Amino acid sequence: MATLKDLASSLGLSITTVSRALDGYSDVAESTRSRVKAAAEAAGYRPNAAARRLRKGSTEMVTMVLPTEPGQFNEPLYIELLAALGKRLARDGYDLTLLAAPPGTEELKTYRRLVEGRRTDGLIVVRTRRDDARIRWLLEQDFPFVTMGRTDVPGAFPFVDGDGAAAFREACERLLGLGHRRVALIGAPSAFTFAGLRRDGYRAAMAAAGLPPIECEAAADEEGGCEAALDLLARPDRPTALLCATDRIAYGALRAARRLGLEIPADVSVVGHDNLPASAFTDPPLTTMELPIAETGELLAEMLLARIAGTDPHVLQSIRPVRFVDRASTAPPRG
Amino acid sequence: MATLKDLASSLGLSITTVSRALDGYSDVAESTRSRVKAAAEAAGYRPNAAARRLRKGSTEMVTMVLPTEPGQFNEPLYIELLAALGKRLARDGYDLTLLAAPPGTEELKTYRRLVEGRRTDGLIVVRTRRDDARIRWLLEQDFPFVTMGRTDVPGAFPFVDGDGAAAFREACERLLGLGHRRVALIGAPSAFTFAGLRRDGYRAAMAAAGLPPIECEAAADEEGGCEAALDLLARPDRPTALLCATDRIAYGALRAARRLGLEIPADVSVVGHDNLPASAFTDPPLTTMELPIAETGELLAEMLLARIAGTDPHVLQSIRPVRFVDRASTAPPRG
DNA sequence: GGGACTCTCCAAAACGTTTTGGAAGATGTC
DNA sequence: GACATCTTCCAAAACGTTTTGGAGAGTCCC
Repeated sequence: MATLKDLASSLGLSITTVSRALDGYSDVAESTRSRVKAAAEAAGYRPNAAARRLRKGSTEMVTMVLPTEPGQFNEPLYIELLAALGKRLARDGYDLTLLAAPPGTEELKTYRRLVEGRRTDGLIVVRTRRDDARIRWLLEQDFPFVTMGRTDVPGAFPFVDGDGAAAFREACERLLGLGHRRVALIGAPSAFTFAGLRRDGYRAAMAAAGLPPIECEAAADEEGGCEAALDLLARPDRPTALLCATDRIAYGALRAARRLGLEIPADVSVVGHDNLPASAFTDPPLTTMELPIAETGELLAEMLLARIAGTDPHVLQSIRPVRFVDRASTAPPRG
Repeated sequence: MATLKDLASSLGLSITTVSRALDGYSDVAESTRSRVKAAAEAAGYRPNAAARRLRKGSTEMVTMVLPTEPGQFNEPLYIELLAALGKRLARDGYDLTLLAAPPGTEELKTYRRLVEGRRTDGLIVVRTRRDDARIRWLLEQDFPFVTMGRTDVPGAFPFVDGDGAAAFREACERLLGLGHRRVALIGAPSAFTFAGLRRDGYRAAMAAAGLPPIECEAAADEEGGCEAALDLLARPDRPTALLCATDRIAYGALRAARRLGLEIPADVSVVGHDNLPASAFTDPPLTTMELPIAETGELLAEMLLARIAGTDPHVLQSIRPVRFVDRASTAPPRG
């Protein structure tokens, strides 16, 4: 491909001038600039990314490490998040790179490689935990990153998170408002921050109504949800509503209820969280809630760009309201 | 971070020797090599990616352009594909970068930027069309790429594809074997290669049984499937089985059947293709088939690496058998 | 003891860009 | 005409790596 040198020699100018003309510096005559621009256009000139990166010391890319449990399904949410992130980052000339790593030490090694090898300008950390080794390490390195979800790790960094506590409080209140009294929570593993927040919201609503909480914790997938729901629904005081920490847990709960011959929503109401694409097509369609994901991705991208540019992380933190999606898996309890 | 120069001066060696010691060249004494390696380890040395890329002229990255229709759901399949690709590419020191682009001219512009700016060493093209402008252009540029899915564009390039024709032939035969006679196909838009292949398989099976095909074409999502199924199921000679080009079409078909008060599978059997995560949790669980996606991603990655290394594309083409997943949405027709 | 090898090592060039620190010429001021 | 000030341009350095084309020292063989 054409380089600056080619352009310079064909125009009878120096490399410096060509470079500065294209970059919009004021110390090049307007007539020269237009000549240069025309020549660059004609030659199809594109600056060599590696050269510019080497010189400028920045990579113009941002990375998301995708947690991939072997054999487990991966959240479809991430695709939409990636699309939104990529679109916003492109506007600022950044590329989005993706690395897959199984959670644990392997994941940490991936972060080290990225940060120490200066392979990226910033990171997007997802699936945050209350005690998150990735975040601790990144804070230590003072490396720019943004998280989707909060954590208990002390320190200032940008994040976007849904207001899970408020959402689950309101979701529970809605069920109580329908007349339910025995509302159970199927929580996600408490190592994840979001699990605790949602549980707290649920507890607050139950406490405010003077009702005892009915809780259990499940693996955050269909299998876990199914097991937990089978257990809950077999209790003597069978819950009439199941509030599930995630949609995938709710899918499992739907299956468990059907397996027990229960009608949904007549015998038991089910509520999820995430509004996965499939949730509109379960039977019955799942009542759920969502953090608008395209918006979240855009916000994450903007925060990361700002953080890279040096903005104080304290102003780059946003807890977003969760939107309710009413469908057919909830109703007043029978009788 | 530590650079080669730092290491060299602290060891009293030249940059050349340090570089060659780390790269495993034979012209450095074993004792020197171990000294260098120890020092590199201690200093946490990582080669600067931009510098090495500039020098070697390759980017050590591979890119997938993610087609993102605005407002439309994105196939959850891609997440698993990305995970598999990333894992395999990492083994060869390649990074996987992801760019989101809406299909059409915007997408082509993205490809131009990538290829002309030498921003990537190879591309993974998905969602192939029978006449695919991206593939035509890439072939013209003689740029390394691999596709998931075939196309009618002439020319040699690596691809992986499921044997959709054989799969749909067999799927149809299975339904016929259950006693169905009026098996209908809900196809995907014929611009996509896979749609034609699956349709051909279906037609072959029906022809072999001496039965007239019942076909329609739907948008490849739940909405399209629902509309098409509503139309088919309202016909006087109502089909007793719906063979759907994709799982998402099948979800729509399930919904349509329920809306018409039909029982699945007693009144109508439904079959999909893709085995999306949600398909095990529809009601009833969907009979479908799949191209094992982790395996496919790994194969795609290997082919692309081989193509970049100069292997003849003719030997890098694979049509994989499709695996059947029998669930509860199929049964013999009533009566 | 001289030539041919082998074993280690290294100086310097190259990749293509951005940026520094002027320089040459034109213009304005007194 | 001397001096300062703009305007426009450029040579050279720098980023950190890989690779080329040797050089020097030791060993072996005759």
